[in-house]
Amino acid sequence: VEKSASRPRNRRGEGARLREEILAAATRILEETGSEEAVTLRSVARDVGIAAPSIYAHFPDREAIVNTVVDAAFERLREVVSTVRAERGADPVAALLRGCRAYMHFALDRPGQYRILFGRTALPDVATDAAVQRRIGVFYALVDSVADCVKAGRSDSTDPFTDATAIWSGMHGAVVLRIVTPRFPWPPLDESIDSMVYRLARIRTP
Amino acid sequence: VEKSASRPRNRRGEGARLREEILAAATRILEETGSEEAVTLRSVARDVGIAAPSIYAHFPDREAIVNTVVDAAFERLREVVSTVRAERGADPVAALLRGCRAYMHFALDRPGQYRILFGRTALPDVATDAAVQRRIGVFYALVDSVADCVKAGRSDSTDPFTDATAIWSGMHGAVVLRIVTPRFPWPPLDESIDSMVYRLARIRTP
DNA sequence: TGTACATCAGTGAACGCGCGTTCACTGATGTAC
DNA sequence: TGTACATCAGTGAACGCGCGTTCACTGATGTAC
Repeated sequence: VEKSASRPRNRRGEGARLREEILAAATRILEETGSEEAVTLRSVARDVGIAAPSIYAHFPDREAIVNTVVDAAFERLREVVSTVRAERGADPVAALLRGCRAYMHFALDRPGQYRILFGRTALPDVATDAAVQRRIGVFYALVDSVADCVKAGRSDSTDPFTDATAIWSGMHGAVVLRIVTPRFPWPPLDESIDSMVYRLARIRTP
Repeated sequence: VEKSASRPRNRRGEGARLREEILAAATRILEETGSEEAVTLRSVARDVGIAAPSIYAHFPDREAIVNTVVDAAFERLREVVSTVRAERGADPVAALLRGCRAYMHFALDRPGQYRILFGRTALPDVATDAAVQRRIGVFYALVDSVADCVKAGRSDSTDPFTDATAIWSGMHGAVVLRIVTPRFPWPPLDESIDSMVYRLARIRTP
């Protein structure tokens, strides 16, 4: 990551703009490297075109930058999935499939970021409640979506929560393996999603 | 990781023992931290109780240590799954389930290692053919196992390869999410595996 | 309208740290004679 | 049986690097008078 040629200093009262530039640079680095460790104060500063200590006016430390980027990415994921699920007709099976496709496309469009969303702070004693809550938000929309199918008589699920964990696992695994093993002859994405979700959500076949 | 109190120098002709100690230390660090970056020449040396440059007698560089550990772990995974699949009776559905359970238990018994097996060298242009081959070895046993069920008339799969990718994705996702989000109220493991594999392998229900 | 000054938006040098790697070395031990 | 010596299994000091963070600072700009 090269240092930008020259960056004009923000005008008085507009110093907060730098905060946005820092977040954009950190997001870019995260996406390009797929590595949280690559987001260093110095690499971000180089990317923005500032001196490293200038970051301290906007973030208390390195970790705060990454946390802010990750929170924003989770919020975007939540919004994309819930928007897509709500749009158009009332067919609950179609809504479930739209939500699942949106989830997987979101992930595969920004693989570097997605891996960090669900890959960091791995070991048992490190995961915080807040991290769990962020991850679970989208999951509950999935449980609701399966439950909608049951209510409409389209699914034989007797336990939408458990079936939703299976769907979530299937989507996550498919996304991660595709990211990490791109040379593998993966079947076409959308067909795979639909076929997997139909079976795991116990959608009735006529 | 503390430095061992005192380590007796190997006897003449037994210097190769240090190689094994280095690999054991690297494996331990990988498992405890779940992070490839934590395996540094100095951290390994501290763990073994030697000076860092002593490692150069056995490995050309840092990466070679990690590669050796990862290769060994893939070999163990391959062996565990294939052994378990072959043992006992000729029921192909039972064999498939045994193999899948063995895979997931292997992963959850050593979460730090498993994450690195399938998590490293992420971005498209970095993954080598060799890395892909290692990852695919176990997968082909899975394809065979599904095909065995079809041959015995126990599965309705018309495409064991594609169905096996779904099972692999489901297992990988379930393992990784359980590792990374341990506070989530996961359903019991073995029931989840069986239920997911039954549906994704299209096992016939009477 | 001019000007002193407070504030804002940063900078540059320096610190101590852990890292990979190089280098010249040391001291025990087995072996040739 | 004794001893010189080659070899083996390492060691300790040092290098340059990028890192997070601290510190005193600078220079443009808006504002009070």
